[in-house]
Amino acid sequence: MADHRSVPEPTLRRLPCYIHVLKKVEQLGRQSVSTSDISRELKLDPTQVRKDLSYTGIVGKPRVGYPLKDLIEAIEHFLGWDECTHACLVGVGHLGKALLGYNRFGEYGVRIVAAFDVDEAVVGARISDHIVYHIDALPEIAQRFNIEMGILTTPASAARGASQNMVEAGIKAIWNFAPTALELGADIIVENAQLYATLAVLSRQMRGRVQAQPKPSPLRITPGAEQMGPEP
Amino acid sequence: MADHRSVPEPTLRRLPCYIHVLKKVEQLGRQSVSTSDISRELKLDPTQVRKDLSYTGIVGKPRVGYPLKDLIEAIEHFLGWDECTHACLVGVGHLGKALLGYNRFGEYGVRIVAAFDVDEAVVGARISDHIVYHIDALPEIAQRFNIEMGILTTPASAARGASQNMVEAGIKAIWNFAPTALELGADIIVENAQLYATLAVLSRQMRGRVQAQPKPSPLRITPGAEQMGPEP
DNA sequence: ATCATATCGAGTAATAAATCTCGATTTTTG
DNA sequence: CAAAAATCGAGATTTATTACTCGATATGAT
Repeated sequence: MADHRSVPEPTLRRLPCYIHVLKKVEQLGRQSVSTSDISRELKLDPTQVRKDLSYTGIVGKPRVGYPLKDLIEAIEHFLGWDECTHACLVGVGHLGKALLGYNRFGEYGVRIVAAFDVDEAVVGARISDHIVYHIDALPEIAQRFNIEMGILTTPASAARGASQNMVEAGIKAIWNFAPTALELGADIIVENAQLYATLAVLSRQMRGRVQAQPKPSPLRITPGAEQMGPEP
Repeated sequence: MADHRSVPEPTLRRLPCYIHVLKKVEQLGRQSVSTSDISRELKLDPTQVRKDLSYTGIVGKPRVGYPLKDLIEAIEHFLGWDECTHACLVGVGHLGKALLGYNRFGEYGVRIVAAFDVDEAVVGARISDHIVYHIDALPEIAQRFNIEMGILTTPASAARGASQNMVEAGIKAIWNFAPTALELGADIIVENAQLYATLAVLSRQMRGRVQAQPKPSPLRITPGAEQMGPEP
């Protein structure tokens, strides 16, 4: 199973897709799934799914598959999504408001406990049940609420400064939605939401298709679907 | 170079990062950049950057680098971001509103010309200068405005139906923000926005850190300030 | 009970991507 | 004007990831 430092990143990116599929299957009332089921849904190779799942430590039964409930739990535990991480959001613009309004981060182990901005027009406001504080209050509030993660949704021009503020407030992990490189110490974990990466692939395919299909198609892998539904 | 069907997807995903860096550098008034400059900013290998750039057809000069303006244009042209694609957005929830309010898609070759939903509460409204139509009007409006791309921001439960509507309206490319795999014909280009993929990587790193892999993400930029970004 | 079948899981092969090496070229420096 | 330094670009090497193969095993059908 699953030594921490040997999990391929592509695997990590696919795991959320599996969770989404599995939850859908769960709603159909089924008790188990096979990798064939999953791979059919996501158009992946079954053995790849099997290998990915093996990292979580789950064990399946030949001819049957995996116990559905256990499998979901195994993946969520593997990703740490069964535990709650306190997060703050910095940058209450359009995207920030959207994320504040998205009230299902709990499923992903994240709970936004505070929001920050510098704009007096939003500071003090209540956005989808979250109070917006001035960025100057970050250190105190981060400590008070034990905030471990920062969600960075400022414009690019403010991103570096805001990330600096986060680090000074003791935050160790940043989910960066700004299209900007952050310059931070090596002990800070930064992950880029990379919105435009997928647009680039799409754009490129639109003109002149990237990978032509005239081939024993190496099962084109667009690391499947996952992400958030914007709320009903 | 730049044979359509031989561009690695990782390369495509990195190209937008290069653009962001280059535009920053441009604002510093510089005329050229080297791959060393870029790789320093993005913490990538210089030869990898060089290989990526070579797909766009740009040619550099030893000891100098690439002409900045030409390079930006080459990448944007390569991605088709120098031409305007008409897009519609389906699903005017939190995320949909955020994307409608983000008025810089033009830089990425995309122009949202209409929005759709089924909810009477938003149909007919004007969101950030975009009129929201009922989904039933999609075929007519798609044709009238020559809409080629669909941005799918419905909840997961509505995603398949909405994608079906798009296809019936003649849309050939879908940027899918819903956490669902779409079941569409092979001629429809679908790209999943993958929000939770990055969260999975981040979560995993927070507990027990992944292999010491050079991650292509941690962006950071030198000086300056400026544009692009998820809007305040 | 026996057989056929679907599926797991481990191992191996093939493919794709990242990294390294090195000669060539341009600019700057002495 | 020659030498040094930086960087390009092609190709080779290494590493990572995906795809394939096959023996084992649980289930359902005959």
